[in-house]
Amino acid sequence: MAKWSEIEKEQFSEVLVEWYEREKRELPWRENTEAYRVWVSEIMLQQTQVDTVIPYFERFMSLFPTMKDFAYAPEEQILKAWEGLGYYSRVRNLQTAIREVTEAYDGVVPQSKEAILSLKGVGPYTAGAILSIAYNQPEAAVDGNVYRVYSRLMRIDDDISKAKTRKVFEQAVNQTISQDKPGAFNQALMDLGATICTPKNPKCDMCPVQKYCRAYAENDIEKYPFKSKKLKTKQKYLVTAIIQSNDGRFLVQQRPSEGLLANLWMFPSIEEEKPVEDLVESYQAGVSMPLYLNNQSLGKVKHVFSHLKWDVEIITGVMDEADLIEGYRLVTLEEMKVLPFPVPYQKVWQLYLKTRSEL
DNA sequence: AATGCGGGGGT
DNA sequence: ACCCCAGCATT
Repeated sequence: MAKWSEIEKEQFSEVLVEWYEREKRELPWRENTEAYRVWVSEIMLQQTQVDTVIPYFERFMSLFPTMKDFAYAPEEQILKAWEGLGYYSRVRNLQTAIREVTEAYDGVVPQSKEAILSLKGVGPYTAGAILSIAYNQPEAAVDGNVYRVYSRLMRIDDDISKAKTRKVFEQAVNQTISQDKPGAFNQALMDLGATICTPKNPKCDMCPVQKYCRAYAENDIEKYPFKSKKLKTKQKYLVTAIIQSNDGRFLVQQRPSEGLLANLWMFPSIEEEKPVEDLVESYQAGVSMPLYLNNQSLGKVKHVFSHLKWDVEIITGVMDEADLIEGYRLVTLEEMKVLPFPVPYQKVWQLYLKTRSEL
């Protein structure tokens, strides 16, 4: 790591914080630094961009203004509030953690690093963010922005996809973090990474800390951060069906409580490793209720996850409500609206509605 | 240390 | 297509 003098570290910190106070983005979670709000925003922002989070954060805070409102809300409601945001274990872990705060910490988000790190869903980044922003403690909060900014500032060439690299960056931040305004300092790094020190085409001309940047000086910004590539995603083939009972309700099913899209709802589906030849035969074999299926695909939907791809064929059918078995539900349109559906099944539903409206 | 876990945006 | 995003839990 490049050597920085004490003077330089201090100046860097001051310049960065001054830039932040002048140019910071106005974001809903920056209206005040109540720990609960900071916490909710940081969980939502994990692996999720600011523009995506804004409407979710506002809806969440109006649904659950205090920890008390959220702590014991039904799972269906908290998943519905998270619907479309992804990484659904975040919201379940958040509720587990907020119950813990309610019951073991008298409703006050703990201020010690050890205690806050012990909360479900709060890792090194989130702990540092909450402690610095809400409680003014000089703790590093190392995320993707910090990897990028500091790898360039100090020409750190450790592979950021390796777990142990985080400590290298924590030390780098700890050398420079503002002692009197750590929250502003950490948020300045986020804003800098998001708006100036971007992954592609960084705006070095606009950078408030350009003169401290070793990579800029060496003209090799594009080398940083160094990251080894990951393998490509697996392809899976699904068949799903929109099935109506005699009274016009729709057949739905809750997903298992663990794994992908845990506890969310779907239209009953089968999953195969290879493209499905006979849609109706394979589907009927996978769903043990008597169904009357149309032997024709309604259409296809594709969906990409971080680690796999779905190719979903959609068929339609009808059933007798008397044949309903354990684990499935028949719901009206109104009842369906309350249930959390992951995006791939929202796409399926939209295609169904579109096709039906064209008849 | 490696893998599973969503979904959208930018190039 | 590919990469990235205010990461964490589990194995």
